[in-house]
Amino acid sequence: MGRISHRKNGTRKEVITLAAARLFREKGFPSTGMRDLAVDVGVEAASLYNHIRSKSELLQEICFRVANDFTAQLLEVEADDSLNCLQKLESIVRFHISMWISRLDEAMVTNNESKYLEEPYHSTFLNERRVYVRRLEQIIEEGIRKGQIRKVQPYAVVLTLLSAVRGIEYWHRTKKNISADELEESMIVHMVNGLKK
Amino acid sequence: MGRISHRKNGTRKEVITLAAARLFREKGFPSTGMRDLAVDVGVEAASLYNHIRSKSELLQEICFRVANDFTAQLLEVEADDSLNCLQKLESIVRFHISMWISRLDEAMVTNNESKYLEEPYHSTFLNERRVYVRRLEQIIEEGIRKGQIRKVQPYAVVLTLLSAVRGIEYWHRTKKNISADELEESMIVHMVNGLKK
DNA sequence: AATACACACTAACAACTGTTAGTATCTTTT
DNA sequence: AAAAGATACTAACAGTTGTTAGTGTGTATT
Repeated sequence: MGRISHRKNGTRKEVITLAAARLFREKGFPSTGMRDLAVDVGVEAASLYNHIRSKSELLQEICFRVANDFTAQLLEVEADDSLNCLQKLESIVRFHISMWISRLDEAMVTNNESKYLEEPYHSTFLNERRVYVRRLEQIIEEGIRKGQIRKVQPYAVVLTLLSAVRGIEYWHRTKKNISADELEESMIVHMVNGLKK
Repeated sequence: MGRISHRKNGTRKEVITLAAARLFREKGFPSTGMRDLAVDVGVEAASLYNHIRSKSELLQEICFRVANDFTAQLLEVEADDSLNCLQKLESIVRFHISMWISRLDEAMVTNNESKYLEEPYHSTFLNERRVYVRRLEQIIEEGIRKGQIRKVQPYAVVLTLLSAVRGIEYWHRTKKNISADELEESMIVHMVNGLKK
């Protein structure tokens, strides 16, 4: 066939990984064949194995990269003393929204296909998620204590916030007459402002 | 092996369908084999075909039953003149929450696995969903016009509402020290009360 | 008791899966 | 120009997939 074009998008492995993210999102991980992926990057299936170790590795790459990006941003926000708790929460939600808008493929695969991770990766992933959620709860708890956030159930709020952004998937599919910025502002108003005292 | 026990749960086909819903949720539709399903109901794979036409038919059964239940409730609410628009919206969201709590398997399969529906079922399904969303938007629009709902972007709000309830999936997994009722009230307060004028 | 029907079984199918071995070719380095 | 390394190919593997054919068995109806 031909070679995998890169230089623009980083290494060839990176090209494969991003193509995989798109296919995994569209067709689901189990029903995306290596032959599908091969066609997508313009090569024979066996050739992929010059760049990757396995199909599973692609999923790991996608899921943990996204997870790490979320964790890194959380760390940043936690350390920023110029923000009160509600502002921290808003900053985190905005980051989620922007990730779901600009990197939909990876975000969706991370959310919907992570169950296909092999052990011990799957357990590690679930654990990282648990820790992340717990730290968000703590921000809310502190906000309530300090009188910056209305009295709510922290766990329920985190659950709601993290899931609500998944709706962006549908916005992506049916390019509506509402812009990304409008969407972001609407979601923030709807979900975060309601937590004000 | 043995026969499929029923009488308690309706027809044998019903038993198979519900088992399929659980497996499709846990393992995903493509990676749930007919042999997995067979083991689950205590029978050989081939025997399933005395009751069902195909694996696809099971998915159709699950998705459209759930979709019809949602549509039926919407029809009811729309016709109820004793409710104002915000109350209608609240009633709909409560129904979504209760569906995700009491029929998680089917709700999750409908949301996450419907993409594996064959044509023309997939197109029909997506279309029904579009119509459903549109009608929810109209309730919000009317509520804004009548001054019962704060000025918001109807599409963004519907997106957020319908997605937020998907978080219940995680609540199910990690049986938290928060009850189903508490969860429901928290979500309603967070998502619906914020729309009040 | 005989007939019919519902339901289960075994065996097998063709298609498809991720992956490996072995080999050729193109690109870069020496 | 030669050697080395990266990257592509073809062919094939063992395992799994949904499904069908054909057959037997237990249950209900005549």
